[in-house]
Amino acid sequence: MTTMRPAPRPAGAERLLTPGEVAGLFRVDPKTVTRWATAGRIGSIRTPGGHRRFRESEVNALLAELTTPGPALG
Amino acid sequence: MTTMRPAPRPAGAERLLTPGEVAGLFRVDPKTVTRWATAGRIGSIRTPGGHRRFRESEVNALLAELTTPGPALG
DNA sequence: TGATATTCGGGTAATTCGGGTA
DNA sequence: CGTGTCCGAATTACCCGAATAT
Repeated sequence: MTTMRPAPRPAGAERLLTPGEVAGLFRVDPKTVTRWATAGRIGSIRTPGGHRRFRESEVNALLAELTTPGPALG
Repeated sequence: MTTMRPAPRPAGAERLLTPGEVAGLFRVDPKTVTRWATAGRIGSIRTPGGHRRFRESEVNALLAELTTPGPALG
């Protein structure tokens, strides 16, 4: 079995996430992530076939930005 | 995809629950869960669309913290 | 080349949001 | 003070067949 590692990227290249992966992070339907892209709420990159990919750094930044910390447990 | 690549798990990524799911755990109206979040009693993550998601671990911790043990069963 | 999972599109239910109120 | 409910508006979830990705 050939292990399918993600192809090594040139320095500076951004790691891309699929709609399903982004959906998993937000606990949302993949189609919802698509709507975010259509609405311009999140940047997206299109494959030649028309499928969307999302920048991991942007997704993580968005997550952090929309996260409200809970109370200090005690 | 013959072999599903494991979804990248950025540090801090957790299982998230919807307001309705949290409400079900506490036997409370979903709106009440929303109020907890607004009052800062529980942390929350907002989708770009404004809907809230809650960390499963935090919810469970809250459940355990607010639980008073009953008499030991013989 | 084929096999399988995912993501297109669109449409239509189901949740959730926010404010106000009891 | 905390919770449940009513309302309209917005967002999200599930349905399908067809195309794309690996």
